[in-house]
Formats: sequence, structure tokens, C-alpha cells
Amino acid sequence: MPIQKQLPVLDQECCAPLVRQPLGTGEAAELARVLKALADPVRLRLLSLIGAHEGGEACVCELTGVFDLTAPTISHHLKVLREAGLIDAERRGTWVYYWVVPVTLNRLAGLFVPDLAASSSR
Amino acid sequence: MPIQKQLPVLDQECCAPLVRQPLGTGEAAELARVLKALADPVRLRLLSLIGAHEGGEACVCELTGVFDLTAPTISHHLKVLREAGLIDAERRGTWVYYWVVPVTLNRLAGLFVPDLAASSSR
DNA sequence: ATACAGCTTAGATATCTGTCAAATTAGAGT
DNA sequence: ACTCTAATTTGACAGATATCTAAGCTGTAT
Repeated sequence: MPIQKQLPVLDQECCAPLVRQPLGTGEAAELARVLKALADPVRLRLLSLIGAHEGGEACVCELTGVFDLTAPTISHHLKVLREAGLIDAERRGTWVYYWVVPVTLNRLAGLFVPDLAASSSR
Repeated sequence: MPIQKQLPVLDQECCAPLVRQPLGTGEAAELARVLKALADPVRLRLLSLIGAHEGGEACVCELTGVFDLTAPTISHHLKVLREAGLIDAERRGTWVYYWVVPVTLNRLAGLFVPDLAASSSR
């Protein structure tokens, strides 16, 4: 009975969970909220810059220069990412530091990849 | 030299690629385009319904009833998903059938999970 | 042919969103 | 106290978006 054993394995490893089981209304609303925060070129790059930055965090002053945008605009995008739970921030003296919240990113990952149960940090 | 061997492994398996290396401007723009298509509760559910439907495809007539929206609105959302390359469609007689394009979904998956090189179908 | 059902397109509208300039807050260092 | 720098908030505005109604298109069946 090799077939019976093969199917369950495929069931776990194949295909994005998103397209394996219909998403509920509530789930969809919540996920859309987070995806919407991510679905912007500037915010994608901001998140990426913050996450990839040395120490896993970045000061706003290190982010503004990268873009051809004013400080208020960057601040706005950071706020959107923050309210979506994708990043968090803390003021330390003169500067404000931002870092990525792994849990929220992993929730999105769970849409595309099965079995990501307890992913590691960062 | 166990450390030298361990680091490269972590480098491959840990953390979303998105937050490991800064995203380029072009990449970010392209990804944002696809994410924006996905970042809507109705479209998330549509994609999920289509993908999870028997045979991997669904007729529009099977989708409209699920939502409290008019047919033109559903049609609009399907068009957005289609133009993002997330789904494709074909008319067969009276009905139009939609199915998920795995390649595009996998490109998104690659943001969150490393090493997803050649993922399987659907 | 005519009518009907499935689906899309076109046009209209209210809401949301990205951006900037100006004003505001918060801390550091004279 | 004052000033300078870092960052956010506010207000305004142009452009995008989600939704609807009405109209159009494309097959099937009578």
C-alpha cells in the first residue's frame, strides 16, 4: 500500500495552504489588512531594509536617505507597517529604531508554505 | 571547523529572504504589484476558492453566489487577479473557468521562505 | 431568428491612499 | 533658556480603488 502512504505526504507538503482550503471571511479580512500594508513598493523596501540591517534594526535616519521621499512620507509608511504588526519601534535618545516582528511575517508565510509551524526568530 | 559549516546552513534556512537582503527598487515594484492584487479580502477568498475547488478550477457562476456582491464586482476582482498573473481563465461553452497560476504564487512564497527553488504544480 | 443565461465592459460615485508643506513634539547640547 | 536635529502629526490634494447600475457581448437552446 504505497499509494495510501504517499497521498497524506503530498497533502502536507504540496501547495500553498491558501489554495488548498477556502479562506474564511474573518481570516481573509485579517490577512488582507496585513498584505495591504505590505503591498507598496516603498513599504516593501522599508521592511526589507530594516530586517536586513545590521543588528536587525534600523534608525529612521538611516532609512529616509534611501528614498526620494520626504521625511513625513517615510514616517507615514512606517506607521502603516507598524499598525499592521509587521514592525515595531522604540525611541532611544535622539533616534527612533525600528525592527521586524517575525511572528507577523510568519503568518503571511503560512499562506504560501505548509507546515511552517514554529519558525525561528527574526 | 563546525562553525564554518553551520553558518552557511543558517544562511540558507533561516528567515524570510525579504528581510535578509534589501529588496531592489524594481523587484519591490513588481512584487508590490502582485501583492496589491492579493491584498483584498474578496480577492483573497476568490483565489482561495478557485485553488481549493475540485479540479483546481472554478466557473464564475460558482463564485458569485459566495459573496454579497454583484456579478460585475466579482468580474472586476477576477480581472485584477488575472492581470497580476495570479490566475488565468478560459471560456468553455457557456461558462468561463478560472484557475490559479502556481508560478506567480511561488514567487510570493519566495519572499517568505528561502530555497523554494522549483516548487511543484498547482 | 429569437430569447435567454453567463459574464464582461462602461460609466458614475464615494471612499481610500500616497505625497507634500507646514506645524508640532521630543531630546541633546550648548 | 535657547537652539538644533530627529521624527511625527496635521491638513490638503491628486490619483487610485471598490462598488453599483446599465448596457454590451457570447454562447445555448428553443
